[in-house]
Amino acid sequence: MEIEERSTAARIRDAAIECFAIEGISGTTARKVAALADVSPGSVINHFGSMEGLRQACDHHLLAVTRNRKQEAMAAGPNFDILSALRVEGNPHLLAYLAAVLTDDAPAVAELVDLMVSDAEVYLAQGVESGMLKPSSDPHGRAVIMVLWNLGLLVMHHHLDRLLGADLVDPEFGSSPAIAKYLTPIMELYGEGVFTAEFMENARTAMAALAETATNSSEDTKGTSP
Amino acid sequence: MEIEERSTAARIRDAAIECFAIEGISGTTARKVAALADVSPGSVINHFGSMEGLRQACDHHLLAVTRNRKQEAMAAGPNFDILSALRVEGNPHLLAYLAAVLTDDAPAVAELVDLMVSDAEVYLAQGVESGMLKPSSDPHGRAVIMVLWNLGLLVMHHHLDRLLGADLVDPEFGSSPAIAKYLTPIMELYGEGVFTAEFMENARTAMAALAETATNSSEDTKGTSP
DNA sequence: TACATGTCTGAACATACGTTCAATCGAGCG
DNA sequence: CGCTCGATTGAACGTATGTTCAGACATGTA
Repeated sequence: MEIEERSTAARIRDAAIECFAIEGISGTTARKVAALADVSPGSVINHFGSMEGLRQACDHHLLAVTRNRKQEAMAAGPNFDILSALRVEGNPHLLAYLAAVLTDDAPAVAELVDLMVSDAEVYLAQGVESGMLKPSSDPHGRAVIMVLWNLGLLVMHHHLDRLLGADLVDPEFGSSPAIAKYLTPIMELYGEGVFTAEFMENARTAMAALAETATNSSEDTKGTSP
Repeated sequence: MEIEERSTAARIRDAAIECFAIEGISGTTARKVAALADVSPGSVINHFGSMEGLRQACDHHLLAVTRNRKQEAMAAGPNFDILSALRVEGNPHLLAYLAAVLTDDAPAVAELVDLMVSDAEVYLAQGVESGMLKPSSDPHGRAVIMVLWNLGLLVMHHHLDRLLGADLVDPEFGSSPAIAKYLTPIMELYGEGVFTAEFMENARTAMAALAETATNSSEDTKGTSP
C-alpha cells in the first residue's frame, strides 16, 4: 500500500469533483466516486452523510479555493479573467466542475457567483480610476453582465471548442495557441464595441422611450435589441 | 372528456418540454411526463421508443420552431436578439428548455447553436453593410462570441434574475420594465466597449506577441485578459 | 501481547426508474 | 349490430441507485 498524502475524505471529495466534472452532476453515482477514490461505496456516505452532502462539500471546497486565490489575485493587480485563478494547480477538474454546477441553483454556487461579481465591481472601479477602463453609467449592471458573459462561455465550453477550437476547460489553455482565437474577438468587442456611433444615437432615443413606457409591446425594439 | 386540439404525441412532447424545463433534464421521469400529459407511462414510450427518443423529439421540435421563426425574422430585418423569436407564442417553456439543454452536448443542440451562429454571421454582415455595425477583423469569431454570450446569459438566467432582477425566461420579459436593467449595460458594452484607447494600444502589442510565441506561459497576459 | 477505538468494507435493502406486454378501449366499417 | 385493428392502459419486471449496518481491519496504548 502506498503512502497516503491526503486524507480519505479529501481523496473522496476530489474524486467527486472529477466525476461531477466529467460525468455530469446526474451522471455521478456513489459507486463511481468510490471506485475513483479507491474506497467502498459505504465510505463515501460515511464521510459526507449523503450524496447531497458530498455535493455541498465540493461546492464549499470550490468556494474556499476561490476565496484563497482571490487574495493572491488582489495582490497581482486587476485581472478580468475570473477563471484564470482556478486554472492554476490544485484539482485540474475544478473549472469543469464549476461549469457543471453553474446551471443548477445550489446556494453555495450563488454565493460564489455573487463573490465574483462583487470582486469584478472592485476591479472595474480600479480600472476606471487608473484610466484603463471607460466609466459606466451602471457599474453594477456592467459588472454583472461581464461576469455572466465570462461564466456563460465557461458553461458552454463544448460549443466554444467546437466553433472556435478553444477549450476553456483545458488546464493548459492559458498557454495554448488557441487562446488567440478566443481573445481576438473578445478584445475587439471590449475595445471598440459593435455598434457605430450613428446607430447608438438612434438607439439612445429608443432606449429612453423604452425606459418610460416599458409596458408597451416589444415591437419597437425588434431588430435593435442585442 | 374535452375536445382534443392536438395529437397525443404532440401533447406528450409539449409536456416533456415543460417538464425538462422546470424539473431539469435528469429530474424528468417518464411518469412525471405521463402525468402532465394525462396519459399512461407506457404511452410515452410507445410514441417515442424511449426517453432518449423523447429528448431527441423535443430537440428536433425546438430546432424546427427556430427554423420557422428564422424566416419571419429574416423578413423583419436584422435582429440581434436570437431569443426573442422563441419567446413569442407557442410552448411558453421552449426558452427554458433551450436553457436546460444548452449545457449537455446533444447533436441536435449543437446543430441549433451552429444555426444561430451562421444566422448571426449573416445579420452582422448586413449590419456592417448598412452602417449600423463596425466591421470586424474576425467576423466569424465575433459572431461566435456574441451568440454564446447571449446563450450564456440565458443558461444562467437564475443568476441574472437574482443579480439584476431580469428574468430572461419569463414569457413577458420582452414587454417588462425589467428589460431596461438588462439592456442598459449590454447596449453600453456593445456601443462603447470597456477598454480605453490608451489601454487598447498597449494590449495590441501584447496580443501580437501572444499570437507569435503562444507557447510561453500566460504570465504576460495576467491582469489584462478578459 | 492484549485491548480499545475509530475507520473501512461490502453484502443487503428499499426505492425509483425505464421499459415491456397482455388486456382493454374505441372509432371506423361492412 | 358485429368485427377489426390501432391506440392506450397499468400492472409487472429487471436494473441501478442511495443508503444501512454488522463485521473486518488497522492503529495506538499499556
